[in-house]
Amino acid sequence: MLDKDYDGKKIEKKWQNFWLENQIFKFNPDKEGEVYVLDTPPPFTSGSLHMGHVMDFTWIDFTQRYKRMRGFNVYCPQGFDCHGLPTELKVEHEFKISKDDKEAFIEKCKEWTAQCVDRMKRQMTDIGYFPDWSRMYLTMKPEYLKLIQTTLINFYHKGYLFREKHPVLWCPKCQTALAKAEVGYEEKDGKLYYLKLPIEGESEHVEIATTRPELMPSCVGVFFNPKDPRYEKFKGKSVILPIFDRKVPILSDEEVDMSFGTGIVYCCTYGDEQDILWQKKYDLDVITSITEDGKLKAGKKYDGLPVKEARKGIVSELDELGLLVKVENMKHRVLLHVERGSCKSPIELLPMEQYFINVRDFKDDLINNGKKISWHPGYMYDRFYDWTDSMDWDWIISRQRVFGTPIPFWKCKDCGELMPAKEEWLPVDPRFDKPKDKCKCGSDNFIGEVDVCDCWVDSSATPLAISRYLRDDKFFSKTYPSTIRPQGYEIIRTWLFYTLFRCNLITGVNPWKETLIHGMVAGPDGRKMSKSLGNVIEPDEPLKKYCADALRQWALLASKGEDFPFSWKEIEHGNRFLTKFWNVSRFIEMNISEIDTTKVDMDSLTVADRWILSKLSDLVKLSRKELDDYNFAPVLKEIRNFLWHEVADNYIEIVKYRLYNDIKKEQAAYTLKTLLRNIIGLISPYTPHITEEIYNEIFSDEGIKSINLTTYPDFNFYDKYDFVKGELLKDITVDIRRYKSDLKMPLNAPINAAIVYTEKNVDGIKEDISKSMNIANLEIKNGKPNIEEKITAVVPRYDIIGPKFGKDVQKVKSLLTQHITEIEEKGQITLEGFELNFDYIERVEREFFKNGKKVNVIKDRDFIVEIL
RNA sequence: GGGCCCAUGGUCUAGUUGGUCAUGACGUCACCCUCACACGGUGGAGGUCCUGGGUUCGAAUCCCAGUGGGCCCA
Repeated sequence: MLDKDYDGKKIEKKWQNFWLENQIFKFNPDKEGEVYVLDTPPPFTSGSLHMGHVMDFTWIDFTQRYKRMRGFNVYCPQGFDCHGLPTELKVEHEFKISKDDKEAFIEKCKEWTAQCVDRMKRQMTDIGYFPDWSRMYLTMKPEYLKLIQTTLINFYHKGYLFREKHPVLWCPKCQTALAKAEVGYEEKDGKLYYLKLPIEGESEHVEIATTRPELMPSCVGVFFNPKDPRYEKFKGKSVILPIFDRKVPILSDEEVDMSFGTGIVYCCTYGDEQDILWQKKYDLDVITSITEDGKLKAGKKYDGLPVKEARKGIVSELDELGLLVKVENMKHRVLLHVERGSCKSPIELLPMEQYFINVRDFKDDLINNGKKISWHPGYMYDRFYDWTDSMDWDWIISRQRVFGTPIPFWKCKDCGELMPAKEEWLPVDPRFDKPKDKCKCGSDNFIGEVDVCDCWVDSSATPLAISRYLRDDKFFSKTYPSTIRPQGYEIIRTWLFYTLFRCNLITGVNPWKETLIHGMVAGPDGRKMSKSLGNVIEPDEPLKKYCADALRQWALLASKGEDFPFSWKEIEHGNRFLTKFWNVSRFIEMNISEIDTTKVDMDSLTVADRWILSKLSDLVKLSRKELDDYNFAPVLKEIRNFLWHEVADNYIEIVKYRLYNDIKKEQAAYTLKTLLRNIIGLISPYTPHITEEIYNEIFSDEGIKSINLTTYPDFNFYDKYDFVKGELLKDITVDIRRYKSDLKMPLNAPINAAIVYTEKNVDGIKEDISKSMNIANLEIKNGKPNIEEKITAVVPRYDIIGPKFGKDVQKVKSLLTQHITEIEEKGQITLEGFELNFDYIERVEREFFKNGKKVNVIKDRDFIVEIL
């Protein structure tokens, strides 16, 4: 027998251990059933999960369990993204290991990461997320490094990967190049400086406006708009830069915004992306004046000063020279390093030798391939399209960090040629390993590449990694492409984009058939969950206070693609549902345990039994349909509603007298058992722990050790006559309850006598009404009561008369109202050319009187109850 | 400046192809400890579905404009 009280935490631990020990979720490639592969996001190994992860993995776990129950051979491996700046910072600052001792540094990073993985695995287990742990992958493992390096070498030979001096987004604080996806604009208070630049050979000046006067030593051109009549006269002339004393041409270009500042700007190496375009278009000099650590390198006395101080110095010197016109306060957007571990430092554009992967040339292919994916929700494709279509930079993959996938190249010290690793050498670390061949020039004097890969290079190969690409062809052909990519929308431009791009280039096939995108978790206050807003909730808190099955319900109530606030109330409600679910199950168990339900014949069931089973059948159909489209929330609500209200409040209340008095008891027991068995099946992917407990307690005779290995309910029974009668039965009982409530009577208060008048067929529900409502003498009469009625409103079926009568709807409505009595008698009449049918009536609202007084009567669409 | 999304009772939220007393949760009020459950049950109050136009017999739903918010990007 189930315990008297529901204790989520206790049963959850028990079943989590059971699932692990019995390897319930282990993938067997040889098992029958269509393979269903989930390419799940490898979280960065920060050491702890946040609410976004809970959302992520609960959705994944749901899908994983649901699809298995639907007969798929599910493969759901989980990996971890190990390489990241936060780990390096931890090892450097907390463990005090210098980056210069690369071997020791990397060792410590690995050790720390392994600990983080353990902690995160435990947290995933705590929320009931059960991937196939036997196939876990870590991006820092040799086999993963080998996969990544293999694809890089492959790209190199195909000409997609190249090394080039190119302006890159550079974070001076982290001292590394960054991809566009790692930076973002932020609105900041700044100053706009108006400066005078003397024109060569003239006493006149050009007045420019700039937010970055310290870049003057890098100035290579001065631009105005050709449509700007004010500056036509300067065309072809040059300015002499003050302080730095260099000649710079004055040019015109349409891209200059005439309304910004004075309408003249200068172009530096590099102030912004526009400067890069101008530098190329007009073949201007490249003069870098910012160092990799964000200091000025410009000759003169400003060398070695941080950018901010150099700016101050240069501005004051210009002021002394009388060349500073004015300074205005302004809001402007500053490029910052905002991605993971974000240091939020301003980004510089510096020309540097880096590794790139050509993305621009594949833009159109990518857009087409994106179109072939089935997106849930569909509009997420638009986000992908937007990002891809605006792609005008290549993907810079090198990072100046230590703990990462090594870039498998050496450079020949003698001839400068780039030497890629041979495939059979992989994995290699050129920082420690030497190439096994000589250079083409005969030299064996190499410099190993010290840079490592961007972490998205690692993670954008997950569909290849999980399908054992190049390691097991049979396994690969079975598990690639993945069926689905579940993720949040914030990494469409990174993880999704790069994976789609790279896997297509390598295999010629999309890495997945579908994507399922969820929104972001907001704090309880509806604002983005973030430390600075102080509204962060750690997953451990709700797990401690309630349990995983309660937390999971919250996550599964989010709509696809929509942001969703964390809500204590929702989790509390989920927990209450679990308690109710438990008690209902206990009640059913108590009442069926000694009854043999196997011999019950469907034909012997009562109206109430057949009614609730028909409703169950509807619920099963709805669940399958919606869940196949990944609409988790509405199904959960329907199942909860069905169990809580239809089964517990209505059906159980109606059959209690049968169970207690042995009236058609076997049939009631059979029905209850069928209901429970199907409900635990339907809801199992949402709340797997409680259902596993109930299943093993009550249905162990099925001989299957886990509900996760049973098939998803496909119960199909529908009796439309008993369904209608059952609804009538329910409506009558609900109305009698309301009557009692209105008179402030206890619900179980006896009623001496009542008469139900109805024209509907009510065979087989009378006793259910009288017994469940405690009515001593109940009569059911076919027809109307002998009392006066006044029709107050006639509401037509607009969904029928709308399409049928179009513009005449209002006319028809008033005819229906005026002639309702006649229509009720005859069923159908024709008036003024309009056919008026009883089927056009939604409902008729009436009031009832006896001797001119309103009486104790309950009225509804199909019946009237007179309480005597 | 561009793209996408959102705006529904005090708070949060559902509403897939337009069909007329708008869903649910929390809160609130009243009543009920009815032998599974007071972490329960029953009933009530509470809404100009952001604003203004339009299409339609009919709009929370479709179209246009505006306002406010979120995200992504220039």
